[in-house]
Amino acid sequence: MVKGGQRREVNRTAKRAFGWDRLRDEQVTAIREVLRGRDVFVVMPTGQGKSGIYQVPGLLLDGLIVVVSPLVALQRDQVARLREVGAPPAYAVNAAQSEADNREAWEAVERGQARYLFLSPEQLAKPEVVEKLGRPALFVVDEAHCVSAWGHDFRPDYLRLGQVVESLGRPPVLALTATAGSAVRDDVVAQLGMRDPLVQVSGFDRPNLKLEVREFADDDDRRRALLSWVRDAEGPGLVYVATRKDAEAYAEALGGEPFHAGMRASERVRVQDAFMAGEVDVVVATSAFGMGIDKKDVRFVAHAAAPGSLDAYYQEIGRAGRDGEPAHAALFFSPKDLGLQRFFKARRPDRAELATLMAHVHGKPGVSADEAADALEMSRRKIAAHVALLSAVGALTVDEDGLTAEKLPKEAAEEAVEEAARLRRLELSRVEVLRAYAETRGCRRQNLLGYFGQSLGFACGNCDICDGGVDTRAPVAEDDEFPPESKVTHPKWGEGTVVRTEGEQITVLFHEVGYKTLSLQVVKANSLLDRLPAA
DNA sequence: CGTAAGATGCGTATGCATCTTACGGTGCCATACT
Repeated sequence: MVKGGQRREVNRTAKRAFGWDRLRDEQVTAIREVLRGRDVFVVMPTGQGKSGIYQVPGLLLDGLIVVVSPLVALQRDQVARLREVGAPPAYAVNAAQSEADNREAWEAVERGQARYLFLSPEQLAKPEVVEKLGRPALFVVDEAHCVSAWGHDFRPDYLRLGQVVESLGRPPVLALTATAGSAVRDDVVAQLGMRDPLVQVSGFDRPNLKLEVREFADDDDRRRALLSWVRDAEGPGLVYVATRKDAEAYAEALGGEPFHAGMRASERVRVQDAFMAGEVDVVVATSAFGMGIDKKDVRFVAHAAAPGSLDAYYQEIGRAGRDGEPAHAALFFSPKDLGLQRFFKARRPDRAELATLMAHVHGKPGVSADEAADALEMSRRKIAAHVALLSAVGALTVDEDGLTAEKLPKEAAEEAVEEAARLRRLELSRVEVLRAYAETRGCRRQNLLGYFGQSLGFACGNCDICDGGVDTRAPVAEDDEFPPESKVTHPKWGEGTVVRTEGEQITVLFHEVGYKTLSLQVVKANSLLDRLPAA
């Protein structure tokens, strides 16, 4: 429990500095633990004051608060907001702003005058940057799901943050996100090296979102159905597509604006601003659109193609109905979409390259990742991904002095390839979880929330399945023998964690093979799952 | 992984089957130019 005195102090500070009348209990608890020096992981819907959890400590802690943020645009917004409310000095350092601004920020840090500093993980991958930070009071990772979603390949510097925290003298780590199922949470905690964190998950349910799925075998049928659905829908709304080409084509057909990473930056800003201002009714976007967008009155999110996981899907539909008024989340699903998502997740590391890197480090202990990249003529990004994989299997250690080989090249490459295969199996199984959502015959909301570890005791009454006549008053029992989060073993798939039971089916996340859904009847008849004592 | 567009082969139709190839998402940062 929060002590009355401290609660009052936190609340008073929040009111005086930011004009907030009252903090939510979740915010106060998280802030209190942060102030005590504990690592904290907060999963909280957008718009409920996640940022406050690091902003308020800025007034109560003595020292620098480093905030890792994935997008320069978010850094800019956060700095602007803090300056607007007259909070202690906030700065950002990145390649998108002028050198003069960066110099000013560093000077403020040096003089101890900066209180908040916003950086990308790529900045923190540079030793000279880490050195300039000294001993921060708090290390914040905003949009922390990015560690797991992007760290393993797209932005490998995310996986180096654990080492950065070490180098900074282990300040308390605060991870914040709006979306993270248990697999993502566990991954983030492990990658950041968080110790005994308080994991605080606020309710995921968004009861005002009507969930619908329509399945199509034929692409033209789907296209026609989506276009007519969107034309009839009340805006403003978002249409998510899988490719840039589709973003252009659907935008054209709907008289909306496309948004994807292939567009000029100025054009993207124009579209986003126009949408925020209500001047554009429909934006047709790839997954590039949305992070940091907090428009309250989005009435629908339609998917013209399935995304690669329920995490991504939930993140994207979560942008609808933030004002609490009724809103629609409609997935126009085709099993064909899954092939594209599998392709996106299919990257396999080159065994020979891994061995070459290990051999190089053996010959040059203490070499930096960048030096290795130059010497071996591999991209910095590729080296970073290889280093992350090799350290995950204990073949390399990374510290301020550079890389150290802990295993022989051949063995290291072998183990890294196997680890990559395991990650790939997990990723591919997440695509299957999305398919299971699309094809379920049970309540969609139960399926969705179950994936995030929350059980809804009743059918929701606000999805297409419930509309079709599921008795919304009928309680849905959890299985006594295998409740969510319980640890189990399977003779072939090894150890896993129960995600949920849904009707006659049980979904388990196995360490080695990812998500698997089994028939409870078969499981029980053949004693396929053994319950393990809680860790 | 899977689709679509283009190329080839057959063998002499201006087509049709089969094969080959290209393509597909997310953002930092640094560097080379205007």
